[in-house]
Amino acid sequence: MNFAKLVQVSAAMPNPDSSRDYHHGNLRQTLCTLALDHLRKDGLKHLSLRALAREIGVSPTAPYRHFKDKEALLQALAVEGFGRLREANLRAIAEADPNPESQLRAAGLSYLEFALGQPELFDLMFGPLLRQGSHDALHRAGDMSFAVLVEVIQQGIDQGVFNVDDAEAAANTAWALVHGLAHIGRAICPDWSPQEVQGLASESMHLLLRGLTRP
Amino acid sequence: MNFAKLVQVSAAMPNPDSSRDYHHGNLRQTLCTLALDHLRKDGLKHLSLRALAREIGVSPTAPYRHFKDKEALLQALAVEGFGRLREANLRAIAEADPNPESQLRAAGLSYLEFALGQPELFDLMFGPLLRQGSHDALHRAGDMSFAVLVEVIQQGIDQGVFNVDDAEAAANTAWALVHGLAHIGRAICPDWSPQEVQGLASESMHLLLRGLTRP
DNA sequence: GCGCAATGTTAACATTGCAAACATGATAGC
DNA sequence: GCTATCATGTTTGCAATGTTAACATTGCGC
Repeated sequence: MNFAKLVQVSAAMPNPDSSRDYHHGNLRQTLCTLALDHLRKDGLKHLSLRALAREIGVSPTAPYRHFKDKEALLQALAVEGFGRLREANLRAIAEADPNPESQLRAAGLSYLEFALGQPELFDLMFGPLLRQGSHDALHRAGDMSFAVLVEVIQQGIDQGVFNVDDAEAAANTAWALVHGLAHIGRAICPDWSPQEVQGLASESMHLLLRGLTRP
Repeated sequence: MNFAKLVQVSAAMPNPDSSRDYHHGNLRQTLCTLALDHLRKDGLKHLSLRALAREIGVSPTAPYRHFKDKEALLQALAVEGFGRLREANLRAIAEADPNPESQLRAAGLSYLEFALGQPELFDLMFGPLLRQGSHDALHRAGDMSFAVLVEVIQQGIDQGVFNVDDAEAAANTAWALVHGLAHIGRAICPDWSPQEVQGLASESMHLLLRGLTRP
C-alpha cells in the first residue's frame, strides 16, 4: 500500500536540493518565447512540446498545465504574431511622412518585412487555425492588425487623396496585395535580396495607388 | 503493344479476378488520390502515411517504395495541385470574353475559387516546401501556373489595353492581389458566401484594372 | 496552522515516421 | 521454358511524439 508511494517519492526527488525549483515560476511565458524561437529557426514541423519541455528542464507533460493542446500553444503563438505585426505596422506609419500615400506604402513595406523575416510564423498566423472556427481570440487579433490599414485608407479618403467610396473594400484590396506579395515573394524569387523584393513591392503598390487615386 | 499499361489498367479496376494481391499494382496513384482526399477533408495534420496504407489495405511501410519521405508525398500533392490550378485558370480564360480585361478577371476568379474550395491543398502548395529549396519540380510547377497570368497581361499590353511597361511586374501584382484575396478571404470573412467573396474580388480587381489601364 | 488551487512529476498508451531484412512475383536473357 | 533480377510489398523493430490519469509540491487565503 504505502511502499509504492515511498518508492515514488524518493524517485521523484533524485536531488533533495532541487525542491527549490519544483515550480518553474514562469513556464507559460518561457514556453511561448522558446517556441517562437524554434518556430523561426526549425519550422513548424520540428516543434515539439516534449522537446521544449526538455530544453527548459521541466517534465514532458508540464506544458499541459498551461496549454490544453499543442494547438493551443500554436494559437497563442499566432496571436502573439498578430500583435507584433500590428505593432510593426503602427511604428512604420508613425515614422512615415504624414500623408496617406506614404503611410500606406510604409505600412505595406513593414508588413512585407515581417512576413519575409519570419515566414514560418507568418504561415502559422494565416494557416488552418484561422479557418477552423472556435479561435475567436485569433480572429480578433487578426482584425486588430487589419484595422490599422482601414484607418490609413479612411484618412486618405477623408483628405480627398484616395478616390474611392468604400474604405473597407479599398483596405481589403491593399491588404490582399501586400499579403499576396509577402506570401508569393518566396515563390517568384526565392533568393532575392530584401532590396529587390521591396523594389517589386514598390512597383506593385504604385500600380495600386494609381488605381486608388485615379480621378 | 503496351503490355504494362494493360496490366495497370486491369489492376486499377477493383477487378475481383486479381486474387493474388500481394502487389497492389497501382499504389502510387492510389496513394496520391487518397491523400488528396484526406487532405481536403481532414487537413494536413491528420494526414498519416500509415493511415493511408491501412485504408488502402497495404502494409504500413509500403508507401516508402514510392515516396522516400512523407515530405516527398506532400511535394507530389503540391505539384498536382499546381497542375490543377493551371488547368482551371486556362479553362476560365478560354471561356471568357476574348479581351484582356475579361480574361484577367476570369483567371482571378478561377484562382480564387480554387483556393477557397480546397484551402488545405492551397496552403500546402505555398507552404514551407516552396521556401525550402531542393524542390525544383515544385518551383517549376508554380512557374507554369504563373506563366498563364503573364501571358494574359502581355497580350493586354500588346493590344494597348494595359498601360504598363513591364508585363512580368504587372503580372506579379495581379497574381499577388488575387493570391492575397484568396489567402486572406477566410480571415476577413470566414463565413461569406461564394458570391460575397467574388463580389469583393471583383471590386479589388476593378481597382487594379483602374491602375493598369490608367492613361 | 490548514486546506485548497495552481503548478509539476511520473507512468503509461496509442500513434507515427522511418530503417533493415526478408518475401513475392513479373520479366528479361539464356 | 528456366532462372536471375529487380521492382514492389511485408514484417519487425525502434525512437519520438501527443495526450491522459494519478500523484506530489508549493504558495496563498482563511
